[in-house]
Amino acid sequence: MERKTRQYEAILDVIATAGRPLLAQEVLDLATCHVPSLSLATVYRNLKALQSEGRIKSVVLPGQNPRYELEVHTHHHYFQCRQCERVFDVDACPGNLQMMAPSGFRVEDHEIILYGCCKECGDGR
Amino acid sequence: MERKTRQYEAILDVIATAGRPLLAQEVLDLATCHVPSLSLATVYRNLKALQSEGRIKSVVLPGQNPRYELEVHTHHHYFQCRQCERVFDVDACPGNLQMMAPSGFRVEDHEIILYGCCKECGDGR
DNA sequence: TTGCTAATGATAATGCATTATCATTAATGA
DNA sequence: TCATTAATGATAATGCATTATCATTAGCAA
Repeated sequence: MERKTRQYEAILDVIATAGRPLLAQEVLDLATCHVPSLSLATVYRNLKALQSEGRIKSVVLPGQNPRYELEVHTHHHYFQCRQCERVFDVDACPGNLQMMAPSGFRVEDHEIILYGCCKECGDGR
Repeated sequence: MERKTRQYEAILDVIATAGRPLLAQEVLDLATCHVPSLSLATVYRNLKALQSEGRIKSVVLPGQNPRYELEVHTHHHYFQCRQCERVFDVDACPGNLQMMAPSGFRVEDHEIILYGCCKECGDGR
C-alpha cells in the first residue's frame, strides 16, 4: 500500500476510534459511514497491509474470527461480554503464572480471557 | 450411536488414555493402531456422539482446531508447548479475577492458557 | 491537467475442517 | 446362525472466512 486512500484512512480511523478489537465485518460496517462504497475485500486488504506495517494486530479468541486493534506492544488481556459479544481490552494482569504449571513445565507467556457482562449491558438493559 | 463398535471403543479409549486434549487427527492417528481401517469420518461421528453423551468435551485454543478430552466437570485451564504443540491440562487456578476487569464489568468466568515448554521438550531434546 | 498505475469494488475462487452420501460391513436380538 | 439395520469407510459436498481476479477508479508525480 503506497498510496493513501480514503478507504485506508477510514479503516485505520475506525480501528483507532473503537478502542476495542473489531471483527473484519465490524470494520466494514463502521467504515462504510465514511466511505459508502467500501468493499469487504478492501477491508481485508487493508487489514493485512496495516498488520505488516505494524500499525494493528489481530486478536483471536477461541472459536471466533480474528479481531483487529491498534498495536500497542503492551501486555494485556481481553474481556468478552456474553450479551453483546463485544471484546474489550483489560490492562490488569496477575503477573507470572509459573506457579500454575505442573512441575517441569516452563511458562513463557499466558493469555487470559474474561467472560461476563459489560458495563453497558449491565446498566438495566 | 446405539451399538458398541470397535471404533467407538478405540476412540474413547485413546482419549481416556492420552490424558490431554487431542485433535481429531491425533485421535485418528492413535486409534488406527487399534483399528487399522479407521476412517476420519468415523472419528468425527464418534466425537460428536461422545460429546452429546456427555463423555467428552471440546477444548478450543485461539486460532486452532478443537481438541477433545474426557468431560470431568472440574474447572481447569490449559498449557500449550510451543515446541511439540501438545496441550496439557492445568488444575491450578488463581480464582476469581473480578479485580482484573474495568469497573462496571461483571466477570462470570475466565479462561487461562499458558504457553511455554513442556517437561518432555525441556529434557534436553 | 494528464498519465501512470496502485487500489478499489464486485464477485468468483480457494483452502480446509467438518458433514453428507451411499454401498458395504458388522453388532445385536431372535 | 441369521436377519435386521446401525455404523463404517471412502469420498464427494458443504460452509464460510479469506484471497484472487480483473475491469474500473482515483492517488500522485510531472
